[in-house]
Amino acid sequence: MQEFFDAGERIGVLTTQPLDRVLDYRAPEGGCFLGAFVEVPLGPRKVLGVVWGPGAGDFDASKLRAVLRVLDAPPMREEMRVFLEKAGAYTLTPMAAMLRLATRAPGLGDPPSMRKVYRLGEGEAPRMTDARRRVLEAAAEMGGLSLTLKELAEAAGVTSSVVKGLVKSGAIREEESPRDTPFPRLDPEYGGKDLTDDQAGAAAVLSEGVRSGRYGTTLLKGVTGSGKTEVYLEAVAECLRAGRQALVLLPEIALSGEFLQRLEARFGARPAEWHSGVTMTERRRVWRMIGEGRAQVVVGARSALFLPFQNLGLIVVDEEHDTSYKQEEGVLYNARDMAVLRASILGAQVVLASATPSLESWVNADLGKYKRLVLTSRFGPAVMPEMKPIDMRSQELASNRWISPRLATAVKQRMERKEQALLFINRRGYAPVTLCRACGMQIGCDHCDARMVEHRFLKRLVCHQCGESKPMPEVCPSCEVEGKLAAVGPGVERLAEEAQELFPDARIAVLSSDLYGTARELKAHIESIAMGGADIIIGTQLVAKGHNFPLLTLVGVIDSDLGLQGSDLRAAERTFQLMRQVAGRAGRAEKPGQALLQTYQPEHPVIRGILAGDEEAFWRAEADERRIGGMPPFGRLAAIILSGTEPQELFDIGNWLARNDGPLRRVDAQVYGPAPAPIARVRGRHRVRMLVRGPKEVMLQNALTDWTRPVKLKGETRIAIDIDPQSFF
DNA sequence: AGCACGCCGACT
DNA sequence: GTCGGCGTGCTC
Repeated sequence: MQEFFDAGERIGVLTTQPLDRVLDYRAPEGGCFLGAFVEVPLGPRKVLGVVWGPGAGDFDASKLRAVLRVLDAPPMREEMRVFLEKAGAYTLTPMAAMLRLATRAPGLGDPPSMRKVYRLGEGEAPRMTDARRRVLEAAAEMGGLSLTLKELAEAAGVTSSVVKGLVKSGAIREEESPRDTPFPRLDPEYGGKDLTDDQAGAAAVLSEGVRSGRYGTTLLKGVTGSGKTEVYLEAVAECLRAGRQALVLLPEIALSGEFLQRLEARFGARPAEWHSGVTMTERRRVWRMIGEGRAQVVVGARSALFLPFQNLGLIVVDEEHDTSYKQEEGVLYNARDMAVLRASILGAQVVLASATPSLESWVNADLGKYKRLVLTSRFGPAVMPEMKPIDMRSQELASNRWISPRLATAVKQRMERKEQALLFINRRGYAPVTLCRACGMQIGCDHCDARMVEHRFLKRLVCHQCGESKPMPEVCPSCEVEGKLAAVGPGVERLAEEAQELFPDARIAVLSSDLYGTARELKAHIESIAMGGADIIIGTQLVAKGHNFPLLTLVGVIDSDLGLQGSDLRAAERTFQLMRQVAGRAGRAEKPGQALLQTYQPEHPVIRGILAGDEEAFWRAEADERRIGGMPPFGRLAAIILSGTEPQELFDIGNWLARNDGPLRRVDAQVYGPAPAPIARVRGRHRVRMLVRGPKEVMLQNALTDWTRPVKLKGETRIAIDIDPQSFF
């Protein structure tokens, strides 16, 4: 493939505008490289694009326009272009949208931004004061290194005007320097920990893979506290030694300062971060430095997968089973699968780490597609907690009470022993339903087909679907009768209330994602709780995400049955993972732990699987069920989501598709639906779903494209195709 | 995505 | 007469 195009040559440019094809342009003055980031004219506008190849030549040469300028960034590598094309073809996403994922950095086209920095100069200060001396000392300590005005003033303990004064006399030199500074080098030999034999063995296997310089995926399974992180950080270290870059993907919510501190402790400096909380200036710096190879390790959320790495050697997908890896809006992709795709293209290693792997990964390991490493032993004497069911059918419980006498007794014991207890309920807010006892109406969201959830801390009703909220009404919005609104069912807030009544002396802490403004606040709160700042922790699934509570010895799961019912085939798997993780919180230090699962269905296979701790048996049973049903990973699924303002129109399109399913039948795929989506209306838009299931052997993409092509959409109506949907209905 | 063009109904 | 609704087509 030609790598460079001379000025005036016809080239193909992919733009971020939603035109689903590559447009021809003339190469600019001075020519351009294949993959170059460019600005091109499109109609009256200037748009961002990437030189995708030679021009197709089917456009009138006299109408060709020239590339306006080549941006100051290393060209997109071939590996990345191939990745975007394959990922786009797999997820049926237009290339323009794929390119947008890969250019999500502000100020891409801007020249390098500069700022003023200060260091020791040649001149002498006319009058040496105490404050001036401190500044010169601080500057001298930095050697030749420069600091910003604020940094230098802070280091010297003076105000910035003192520094400014020294600049005038030349004692301090002021210079321009690029704002986007390289990340500090990470040292693979800095803070290696002693590993157990088990861990060292696993680390050696991963390191071997990294050294091979070839593609490979390894499932790293280990219970909470088995040292998974230490093990895969050895692979990161090996990657650094090989001079290649590494990416650690985490579910957004698990991106904590605690994790970054662990990396700093291991490598002597902080890696680059990439997630929704990163500021625009920092984003720009990370994007550029990664592209220049001056950031070695990135810790990020799923979108970090689209960063312009120059030499990526390893991708770690931590908590690989986490459902938040699946992007559910806009471009629908699963970051875990896309990580494997990108790595396979560039010859890199993937580590999928989890205590409770997804069934897909488990099966892939079974089939030999992935290597499998299992860490069995935990640090120190702690083991997986003892797990027992509480059969709720035999427990006396007053109405609007959810803590059974048996669980209450167990909590009391922990309090007497000065240990912590965790009560887990996966529902935010006070009560999931607000009902009028006069007319029977349930308060719903005006824009969604979802019930509004009372949040008593906020004194508001909140829609968990669209985020809309309104003050808690005094009278029923329907029949206008006063004082008849009743809270039905438990949420974390209500459980906290009940716990406070049962244990008046207990210090109770509630952990729910909606109670904290910032990640920093949340982290500080969790830390103070972990240090013993509470006797009883009431939490949603937030607590399952990898935080350490050394004093915690009891986990009570309030409603183990939630999520078992319904037609979602992944419900069992998800319940299993969540319960195991929550239970895994108990007894992580020296003290043995216990987990009590309140359930009305102690005989349910999932509950029994959790209790028996026999994961292999659980996975095998789940896998068998999926195999029989032709469900993933033994079959292929795609969901079609029709959305728009007129439900009837959506059903008409759906029914037409269901009748005209020739393209699907040709690949032995079946279509189910149309049916209203689980939440049939979101933000005022109606949604209708269809499901397509096909055999493993054929890709569904082409059939889906042929099948939906005849549909002509008008107005606000949209059709989205979700390959490998998370929720089956 | 934007933006222009163009074809119909409801007003100054 | 003309203002403006949005359906259709184009952007190299």
